[in-house]
Amino acid sequence: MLRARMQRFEHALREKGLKSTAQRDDIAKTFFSADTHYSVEELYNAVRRVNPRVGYATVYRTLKLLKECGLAAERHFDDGQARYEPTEETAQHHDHIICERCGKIVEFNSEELERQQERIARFLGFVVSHHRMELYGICSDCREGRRAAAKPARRRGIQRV
Amino acid sequence: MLRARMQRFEHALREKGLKSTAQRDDIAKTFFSADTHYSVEELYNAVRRVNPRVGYATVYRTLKLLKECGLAAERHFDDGQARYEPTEETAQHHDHIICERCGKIVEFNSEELERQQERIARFLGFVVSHHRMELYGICSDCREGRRAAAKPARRRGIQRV
DNA sequence: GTCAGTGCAAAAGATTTGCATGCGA
DNA sequence: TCGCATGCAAATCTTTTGCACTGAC
Repeated sequence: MLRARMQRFEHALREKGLKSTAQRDDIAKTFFSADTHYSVEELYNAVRRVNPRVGYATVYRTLKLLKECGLAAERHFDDGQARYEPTEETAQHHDHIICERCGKIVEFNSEELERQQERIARFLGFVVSHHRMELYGICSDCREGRRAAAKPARRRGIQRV
Repeated sequence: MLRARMQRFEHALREKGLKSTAQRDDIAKTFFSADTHYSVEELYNAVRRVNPRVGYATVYRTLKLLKECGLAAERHFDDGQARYEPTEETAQHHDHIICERCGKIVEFNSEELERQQERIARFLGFVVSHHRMELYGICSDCREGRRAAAKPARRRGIQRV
């Protein structure tokens, strides 16, 4: 998985005539290994642990590059800062549900929901290019008083609902 | 409408032991008369036309106040800056569809959509507190080459779909 | 050897805050 | 009069950019 993504990254770099550097590699590797939706600051700190010779600006620049390659998607949730998630080549669209207590983010996809959105847009005379849908609430772990695991739960992929 | 909202505003001020000032009144009046989702800058410019003795900071402070009173709702669309809309006391929830060409914002509400969201959240073990749903696309006016009206279309209220 | 890539610091854009002064109650 | 409210400028916070130096090819 990591390997495959790194290959796609290296390939994209070569295709664009860009250089492969230690910083880019370390940032990409850290990002692709993520089991969370990283904020820039979080990613910067994580990369720093691996390679302290990385600047903030390079993290921003590399994320922008990853976006352009279609390897990263930028999200804006309600906490004000941008967050990023690695994307698959075969990326299927999905939405997010976010726990306001522990910050857990679950990805889901609902065909029914997509159909509704299409229907609504058509009714209002719009042709939709994309959308954004986020649910905010409290997850069952938090409701039942279970402390969130010390480390955030591993991503489980996109739930079909 | 404007009158009723201003009364609620004045009432909220008195309740909180806050003063009524020319600036607050002018900002609130301009805001309540809006037929658009104002950004802070837009609201600032609009108020300035009425009363040039108003500072940027006061617009921010008054909007925060209006939020606290439940008279304004803050929205974050994809253009990066916060936008605000006046809210009714009897406010019904609604979502937005935004034209990426002319910037028109249409409000809509769909019970079917709400039901879907509830269903999905329950399935994933969440209790929803709120959500956010935005559709982005091109409106029929823009698709048919009609130039957007010189002034943005008047709000038509919430479309039931 | 070249020129893209990098770190640093400064710039930029949005929003908040400190402070002396103004003005409503 | 008293103290909250205001304007201005400075401070934050996030993200971008200019520039001289470094390092990949």
